[in-house]
Amino acid sequence: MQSSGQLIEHFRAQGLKVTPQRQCIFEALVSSAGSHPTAEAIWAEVVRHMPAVSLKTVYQTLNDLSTMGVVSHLAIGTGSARFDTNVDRHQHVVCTRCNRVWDVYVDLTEEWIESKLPSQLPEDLGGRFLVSSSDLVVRGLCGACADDSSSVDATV
Amino acid sequence: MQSSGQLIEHFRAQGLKVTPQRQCIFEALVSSAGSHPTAEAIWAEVVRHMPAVSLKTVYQTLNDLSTMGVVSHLAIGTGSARFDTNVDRHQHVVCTRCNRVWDVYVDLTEEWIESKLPSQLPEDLGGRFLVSSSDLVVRGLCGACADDSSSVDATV
DNA sequence: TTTCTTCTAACAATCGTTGTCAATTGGAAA
DNA sequence: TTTCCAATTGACAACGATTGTTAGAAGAAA
Repeated sequence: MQSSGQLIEHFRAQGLKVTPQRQCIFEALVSSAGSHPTAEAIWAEVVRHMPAVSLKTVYQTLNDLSTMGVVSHLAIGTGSARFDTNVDRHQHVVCTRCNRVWDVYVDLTEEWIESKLPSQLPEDLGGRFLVSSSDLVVRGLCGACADDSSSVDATV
Repeated sequence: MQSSGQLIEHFRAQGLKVTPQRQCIFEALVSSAGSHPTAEAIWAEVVRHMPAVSLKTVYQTLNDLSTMGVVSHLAIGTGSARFDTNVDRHQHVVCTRCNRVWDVYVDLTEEWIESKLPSQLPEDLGGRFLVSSSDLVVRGLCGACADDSSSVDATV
């Protein structure tokens, strides 16, 4: 994750304006690094400092950052998209109870995956496929939720 | 994938009624096996035979099947959910140009993944995570689209 | 057939996200 | 510093995908 100052440079370099709203969004992003926030979560944080900022502006800025490759856009199952300030090659672990997300580094290279494909793809592809990205999402129950689950289940 | 008759049995076994609408949805599912249809695609097929069936009924039936574990519900990036009649452990390859989806069998066992996690998960999980499922989505360009891409790009 | 329960279809609502557009504002050039 | 214009903003509504609500229709069991 970059600092807020680096994000400002990125925007300037693209000829985009650095408005107070955007700076506030940058701050919210930097302070939430690692938590994989939704656009709405970022917005909630931004609004604490600038109540007039619209959710649309947050989406727009996050999409701009995503286009620049500075944050990545996660589609983890259903629900809102989440934004990840970690743009290194990595995978995600999602707890299906508390919905928290963690980054993990499983040794899954693009080349390894690509080497597995040709023999399996149907003929109309000529057995060829040019891999550009791959997402591994591991779902399950985190330790904390596993500890809670018996009591939670009992009280429901 | 099961036959239409097997789906009927599943429904009966759950105490659910087997209506003409549902039978028609089963037929559409069976005939589309392998194409990872969206709910709307199924609906389009169903409506050819029974114009009065609503999209809601299709969603409901697909969700019922999904709950029974007879079809699986794919969240492949943005856009509509897709339903997969293949419920064996497998992964997906998606062409980002034509949006087609293929099943592949990459040797990625749950145990292998789980063995990679403990050392990476933060302390508040106690380093524990109980994996229940994992989805690998590989994105890129299929052979057919790679062949087309130059001419397509040229004409746009 | 009767009765009971489930299912259907129309409709509207919901959620997450994006388009429209007039008014505002950043920031480079003068 | 002032000026100017393109970029940005926020209010609002629209959008696509999916689900809730409802009254009426149609299965299934007796």
